[in-house]
Amino acid sequence: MADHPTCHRDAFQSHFCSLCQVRGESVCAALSDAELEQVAKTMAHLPVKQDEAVIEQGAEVDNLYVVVSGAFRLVRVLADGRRQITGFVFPSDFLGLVANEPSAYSAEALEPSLVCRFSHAFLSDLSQKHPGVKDRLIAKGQNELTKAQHHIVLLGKSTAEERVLAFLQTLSERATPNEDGAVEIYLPMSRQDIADYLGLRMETLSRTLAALKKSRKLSAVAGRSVTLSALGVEQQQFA
Amino acid sequence: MADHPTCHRDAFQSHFCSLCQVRGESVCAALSDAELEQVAKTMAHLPVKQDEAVIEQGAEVDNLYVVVSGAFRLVRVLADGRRQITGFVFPSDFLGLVANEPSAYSAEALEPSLVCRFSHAFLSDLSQKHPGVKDRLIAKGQNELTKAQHHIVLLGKSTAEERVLAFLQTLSERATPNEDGAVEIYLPMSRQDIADYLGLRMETLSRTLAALKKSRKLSAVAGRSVTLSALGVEQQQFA
DNA sequence: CGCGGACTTGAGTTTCTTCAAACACGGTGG
DNA sequence: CCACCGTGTTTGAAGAAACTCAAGTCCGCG
Repeated sequence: MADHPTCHRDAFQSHFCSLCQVRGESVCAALSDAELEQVAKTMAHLPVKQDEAVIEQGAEVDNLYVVVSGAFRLVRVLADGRRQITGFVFPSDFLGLVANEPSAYSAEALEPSLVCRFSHAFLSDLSQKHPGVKDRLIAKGQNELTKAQHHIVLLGKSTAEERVLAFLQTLSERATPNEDGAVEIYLPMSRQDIADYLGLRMETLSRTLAALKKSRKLSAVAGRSVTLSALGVEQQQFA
Repeated sequence: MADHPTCHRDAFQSHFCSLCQVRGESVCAALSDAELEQVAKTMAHLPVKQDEAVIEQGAEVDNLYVVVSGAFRLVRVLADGRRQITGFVFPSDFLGLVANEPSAYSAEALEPSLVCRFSHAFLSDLSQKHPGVKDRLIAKGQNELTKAQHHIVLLGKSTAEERVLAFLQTLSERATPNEDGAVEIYLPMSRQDIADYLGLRMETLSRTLAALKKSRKLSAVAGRSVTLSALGVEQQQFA
């Protein structure tokens, strides 16, 4: 559980964009090697401490961050103090895509993470010369929208069990099944984070996980690691 | 209730883009008068019958529609037959912004409506010449994302009353308060549509409306017209 | 070894849901 | 003109699910 393997592996090779793990999926994909070298001079993989925010709710967003390693939560605090988590963000995803607006949420690191920072000013220059960059940003934006809609569908489900399973399934797409077909999922976020994402109380989440374990839909629940059973849950495709 | 004033007013002047009600907020805003005349030759305000879909779930999206009058619901049907409504769409909003993808939802008219259709092929040509058009599409996309996040926050709220009030308040932003400060809201959608949007049963919605009436937070509930009380609900701003 | 935070479990209450029946309204046909 | 029907909506009563508050457990860390 501690010392998770996918974290920080590239912490020391990261100053060379050409070696960047997520390059192929970020804005950089639209650049040639020569241009990349230019970019590399101003770029660096920035370390972010756990619970540190790279975007603050209510503040202007003037940088775009590409997550290189680690994970983030998007938190919105309501007037009465309740939290709603509107998303989790993983490597190759972007933070702060929407420029020059007071942010509706904060983006906080779930664990020590690495990000790559681009100022929006720089990006708009870049996208003048390279239309591909703008298209890339549009594509990521549409991806964001798709994820938000998934979240809406998830929250529309009435029972806690459905919501939890749907959540675990989307996470499982990032993981690789082991030899018996079960999928172990590492959860970088706390139970409270998950509960705030699912619109449930933490206690309900805990009970639901216990119930899923008992009904064998989950073969293990151990702190921040859960494993989906092999037979699994039949994928919920739309008609 | 019948014969709602904002519907169809422009049904017959609509072939002239320069007279279009929503022109200032649509893609057309980025075009000059001369270009607009070009566009006008291929464009027309297309009538859409009630319950007709301009976008079908699972089908490719190859047109962008700008809603000129009327209203639409975005419906996603799940494998088990349940519906989730992911949004309502009003004049000057876009339908089918995301191109060339099987759509995650259908867009169905809530009432007889008028839309303006642009093929995505045409739009990408247009945005070659006019970078402003692309920026316009990006802005609208970000707007979509903002709305989706609002919806997520709404669905995160635990009680039916909060959800219903939040829903009515967002609708009330489109309406004008009358002289005593109360806001009458016309609901073009059915109770079932609202319930599917809020993640509630229709019965719960109905009871909640009745309760809000009794507690005087709503001064009237009459079929498809409800009026928010003058003192109203203090706006839920985030901290 | 003991403390503290995160997580789980328990008991009772509130809220939403379910299933069923009543109601309201608009339209149709006698 | 009015009785009738169908759809959409409201109301009722019983049940299930999630919530609240409180106590208990687990685990890492000093």
